[in-house]
Amino acid sequence: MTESRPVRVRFAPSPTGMLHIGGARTALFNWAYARSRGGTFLLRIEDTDIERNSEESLQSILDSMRWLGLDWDEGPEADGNYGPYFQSQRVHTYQAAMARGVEEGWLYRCFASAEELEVQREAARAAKTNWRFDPRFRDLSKQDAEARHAAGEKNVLRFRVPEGEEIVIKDHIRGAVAFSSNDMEDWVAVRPNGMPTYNFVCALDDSAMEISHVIRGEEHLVNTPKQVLVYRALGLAEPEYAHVPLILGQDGKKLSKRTGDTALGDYITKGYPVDALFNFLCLLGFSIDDKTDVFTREELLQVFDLKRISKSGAIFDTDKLHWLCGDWIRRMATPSFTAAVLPYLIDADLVSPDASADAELQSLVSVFQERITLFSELPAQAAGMFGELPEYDQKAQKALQAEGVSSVLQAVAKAVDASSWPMEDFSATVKTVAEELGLGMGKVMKPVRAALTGTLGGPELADVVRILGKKRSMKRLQECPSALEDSAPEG
RNA sequence: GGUCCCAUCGUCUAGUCUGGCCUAGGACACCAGGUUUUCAUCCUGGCAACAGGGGUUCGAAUCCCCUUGGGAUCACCA
Repeated sequence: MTESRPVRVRFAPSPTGMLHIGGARTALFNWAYARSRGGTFLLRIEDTDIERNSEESLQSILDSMRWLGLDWDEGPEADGNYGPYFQSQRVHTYQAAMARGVEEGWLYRCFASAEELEVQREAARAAKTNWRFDPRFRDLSKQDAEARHAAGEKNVLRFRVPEGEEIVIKDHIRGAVAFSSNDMEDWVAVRPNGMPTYNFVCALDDSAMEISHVIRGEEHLVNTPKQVLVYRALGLAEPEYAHVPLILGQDGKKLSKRTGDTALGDYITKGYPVDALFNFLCLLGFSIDDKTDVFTREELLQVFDLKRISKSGAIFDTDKLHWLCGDWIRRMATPSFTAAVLPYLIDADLVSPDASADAELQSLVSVFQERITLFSELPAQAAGMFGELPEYDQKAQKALQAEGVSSVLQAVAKAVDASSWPMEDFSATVKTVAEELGLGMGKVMKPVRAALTGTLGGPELADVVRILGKKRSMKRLQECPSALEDSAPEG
């Protein structure tokens, strides 16, 4: 296990959709490994599926990576010495290996149609046995094969999987995993149009880019022996492997769109704090020790180790994610919290589009900081603090209709009017009023809160009054529906 | 069905490699109290797991075997 190769890891997405949560975590582990070992993290775009590629997907993947703070040293928009980093631009680099494979015989031409092979596969499965290959072409002489190929007969290049070979993969997470070549099929390495397939190209690229550690999802574990065979055929140095467990949905199956949001982008637009999501992704299949579950990316890099990635799949637990979000929000400094929340306030038309996270807004917003889980929740919570009069919800309306509320509100308004500003102790002022009226605090506070905020929950009233200011506070006390004594009965 | 992977509280996990310190620890969720004029926060306490069966051993969550259960994969997609 004396690995002297410099650490070079890669994340290799295909631009066929948004960045998946699972992909994001894989990228994160790669990044963390590189950053914690002084290695290089590179991005390789696997865009050989021309039909499904899109520039839009590429950009959204890059954006998601940046949002998560996973910066890459080589890749799109970051040149390195191992480019190009788009597989579509690397096609010419595969020619030599393909030619060599045909020459040496570990690639052979297969003239069977995809349809007829599908029939064979089906038959094999029905017979509860494993399909390996159609023997007709495996042993065709090279001369015959080349002749038919030259004559224009459509064919693919299959990898001639050797007989009776043990392929042992040393995986940093799973230990030694053994496969027998006798169970493997002669897989297609090159399509009729000359384009090589994933397993072939992946090995070629990883080798050309001198990838030292392949850290990827567990679903690739069964692909690995095929790739290992390519390294062996070409006499290339194999990378080390680490197959990380899958992220599962509530149903215990691989996280899919059916089980919830699977695109990182969805979490971004919904106002999840980055640090919380980053933290949470780490917690899925990784642990620092027996106690720590809240940590920063710097703290992660201090201790990151592939050995601490667990073997079993992890169910995506939104409860814990939300708890982490709230926790991270509470840890934020007020200015950055305000800045994070500002776009949502603008969106909700509570502040003007050119508003800034100034001191006034900060003091308003800060009283909600410990009461929200997502940035996007702020507008709904804080709406009552904007404008002259709030909207009164059902419970508030009911509270305002209770007996004697009108006189209570007038008395409080009077007391507020009489006090100095800013008020030293709103609570004490209200208490005095309550005593004068011979009422309990609750009886007074409830309608006052309803009048002031339009709802029965929320921040401390002293904060509310301070933020609203004397004028608006009094206006709300004096002009709420019941204070005007003309509110219609509950409908 | 073939191949491969996995198996500790409902969930994420520590402990497994290097058996004893484990009457199995932490966190989320849940329940009960407390703080708070309300809600939230916060604090305290509680509930709750080694899948089953065989071995090995003085001793097993930890090592071995079997069973069971779950998952991944089986494309001329990546």
